[in-house]
Amino acid sequence: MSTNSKQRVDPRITRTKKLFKEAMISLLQENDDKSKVTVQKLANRAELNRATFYLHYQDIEDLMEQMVNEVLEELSGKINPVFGDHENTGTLPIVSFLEHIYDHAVLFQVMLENKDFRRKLFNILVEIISIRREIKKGSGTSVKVPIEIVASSTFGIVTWWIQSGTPYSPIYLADQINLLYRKNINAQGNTVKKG
Amino acid sequence: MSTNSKQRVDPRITRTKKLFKEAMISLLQENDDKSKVTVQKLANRAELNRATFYLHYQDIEDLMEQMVNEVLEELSGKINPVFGDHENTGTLPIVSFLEHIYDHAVLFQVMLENKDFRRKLFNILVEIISIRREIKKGSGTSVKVPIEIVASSTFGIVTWWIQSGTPYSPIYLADQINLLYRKNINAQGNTVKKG
DNA sequence: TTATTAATTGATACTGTGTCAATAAAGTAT
DNA sequence: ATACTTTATTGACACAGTATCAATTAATAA
Repeated sequence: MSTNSKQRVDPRITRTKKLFKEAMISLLQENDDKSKVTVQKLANRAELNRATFYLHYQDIEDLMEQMVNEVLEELSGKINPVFGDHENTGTLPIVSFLEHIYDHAVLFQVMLENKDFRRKLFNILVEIISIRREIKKGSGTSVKVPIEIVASSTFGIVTWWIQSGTPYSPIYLADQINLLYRKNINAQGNTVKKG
Repeated sequence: MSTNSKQRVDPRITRTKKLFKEAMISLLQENDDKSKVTVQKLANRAELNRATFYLHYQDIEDLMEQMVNEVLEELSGKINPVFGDHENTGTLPIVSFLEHIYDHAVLFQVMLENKDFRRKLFNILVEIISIRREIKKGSGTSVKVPIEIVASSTFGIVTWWIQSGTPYSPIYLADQINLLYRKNINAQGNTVKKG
């Protein structure tokens, strides 16, 4: 590689960006007064100067975009390695997906306000489902419903689950989703009901 | 009644409110430059004075709230009368629901940006589904999946359908939704496949 | 220690908010 | 048609937030 992948970054930058991101999450949680997030408020909450914000971000959209990408890259990182070996570990990608969200429930709840986040989360789900369908294709199970229907309905369930404060366990939710699509096995791989 | 339900309203008010609502929809459609809607822009688009806006609305939130309620009251009006006689007409509430959205696709597409609108649309779906379940309860069909799962997955599908520009017909979509929940009849009431 | 880089400060021009009093225009009623 | 009432416009106001400076202070890296 021509560039060092771990260029040392000034710790002040790391600190400042982290503080602004935490401030953003903190402000987004205050849905009570429909708190419009402003650079002023972010700077106050982060206990940094307003001008400092502009040293790192173009505007609030820019900060939000970076946060969205970081959150979803971490999620994808948890899913993708599993694609190859989920037959070994017995953990379905959808379960890894739900477990990661479950472990970062507050973060995902506030991020769901962002349209771009929702779009990208949907795309990750489409990926998970299409890979699953690819595997199932050879196994004789006929696919009846268009993938957009399956993906969007799953997305609806997951969105509801996050917004409701993740009331079910990831395993239970995965089972319910599978039940919905007549996959009569539970998330652990055990047969629930004969077809 | 003590009050006349049709108090005559100054035509200038009707006209002004209509112009502001149209201006709002017009601005919301311009997602290209992430157009933040401002009172300034609304007044320009409506070809009215900025101060006039404040004669009718507290702020932009207030305008949006009124629009959301009007749109969804009209939708509810199309659904509710059907509850009683859908066995006569053969039209399921979910089909009336989808048909109304289909006929006002652009309006619903822009309104979906609003969180309150999404919440209320979801609640209408919950109502439709719970009434349907009430009917099915006596017919021996066992209900396997929690209603929140059914409602949120349906909401996901409908949301996707609206955002994608309503690519399927209401009847086809209703069929797909029913297929998903193992209701083996199509929206016209014909048997599609034996259980 | 000494460059170097980041953060703060105070200033700036700009856009948008929400409200007002005064005036013009449109609708209602006789 | 006239007088009365309500709505809309205009220009002004104080205020809050944006995005960008140049100059200064503080922290980091060599």
